[in-house]
Amino acid sequence: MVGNTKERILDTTAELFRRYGYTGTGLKQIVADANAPFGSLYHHFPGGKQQLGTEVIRRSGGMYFELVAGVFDAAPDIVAGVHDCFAGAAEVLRATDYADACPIATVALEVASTNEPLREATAEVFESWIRGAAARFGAAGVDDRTARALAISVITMLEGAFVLCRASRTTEALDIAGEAAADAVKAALRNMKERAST
Amino acid sequence: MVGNTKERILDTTAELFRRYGYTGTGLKQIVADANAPFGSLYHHFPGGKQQLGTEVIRRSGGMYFELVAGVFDAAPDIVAGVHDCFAGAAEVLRATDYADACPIATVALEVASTNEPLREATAEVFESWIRGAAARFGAAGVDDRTARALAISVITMLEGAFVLCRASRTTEALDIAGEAAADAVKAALRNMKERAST
DNA sequence: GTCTATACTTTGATAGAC
DNA sequence: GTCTATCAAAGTATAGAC
Repeated sequence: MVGNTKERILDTTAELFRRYGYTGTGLKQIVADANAPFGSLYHHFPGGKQQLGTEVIRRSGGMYFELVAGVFDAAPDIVAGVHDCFAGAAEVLRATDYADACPIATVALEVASTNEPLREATAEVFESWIRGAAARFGAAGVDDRTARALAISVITMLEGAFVLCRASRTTEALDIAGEAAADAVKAALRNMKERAST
Repeated sequence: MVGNTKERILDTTAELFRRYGYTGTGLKQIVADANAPFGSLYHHFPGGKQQLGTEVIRRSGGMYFELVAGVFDAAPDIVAGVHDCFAGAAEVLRATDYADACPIATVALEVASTNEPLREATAEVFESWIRGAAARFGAAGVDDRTARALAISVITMLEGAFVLCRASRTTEALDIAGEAAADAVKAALRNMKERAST
């Protein structure tokens, strides 16, 4: 019950979207969980569910970006950072009974073929994550093209592992993908140094 | 309009689930698209939407398994097979306006925290894919533990790439993940041969 | 087995008092 | 800005004639 009404609605919606998706989350459930009157929802979001959805997607995407950035900053190097991201995601997944994985993946798949404004919002979030990860790899000395490919590979593995882990209620895929992702980054750094020394 | 009523309902539901997900697909839309009377749905699936859902998940999972098996069988070797799977998936995605990706991923994320029987069905499908892929890697000489990890890595990359590609309406992630997956398999085969020669 | 009609619930959305 | 009452449509499910 922290924050004003609008923020409570945004936070509650983000949590419900992550677990139940866009069509699976009703506006009535949102206002009930947020302890907000129904009218307030349409006062703050006159565009209805779609406007609320886009704002939540962008907000969740930004918050997750900052969360991951914090993990990277706390890690000794970029390889450890990648590894810690997957390990942290696995820990959260276990702690939340395999409910809290990617904040926007479920919505992204649901709206990809049904709601163009929402689809664009999810695409922009993923692109921002790719650029953020690529910038870190670039800062470690990897060339731009390889850095982007590496960023896409790592995010792809994280998203795919979330699907398998939530379905299986195990963290096996995240554990394996985390090792594979860290290995891929390590190999890219090794290749870069080898080329620099020739 | 091929097949009997039950098969038409199953095929139609599979296509709708793949594009719009479980909660996003209504029973009325299913019978309308399948040219089936509403009563027939509950005649063939007395368990309602949940029973229809589980049957469609298992059926779609099995059909996709066979599709992928065909790609592998047609490829000269297992590395090419992996590459061709990603390339074929990218082609289908482009041809269907980025609608037809994984037949069960959207449903898997939607039901993971809301419907236990459906969640189990998706988990069993993914596990069957993992075992199928691991068996192929094992047949190529990779040890069991590595073969399973490799299978999970490849399927994880495919699923994650589907999320990014449907959101972005590009095949960039599938292209990059396809290369990365093929490289991972190639590396595992190389490691195996090196150990065998020592 | 096929098909129509309908019951009941929940959905997103709106109106209007306060 | 807050809150309640209500709408029309869509959701799942059932009953019963043929």
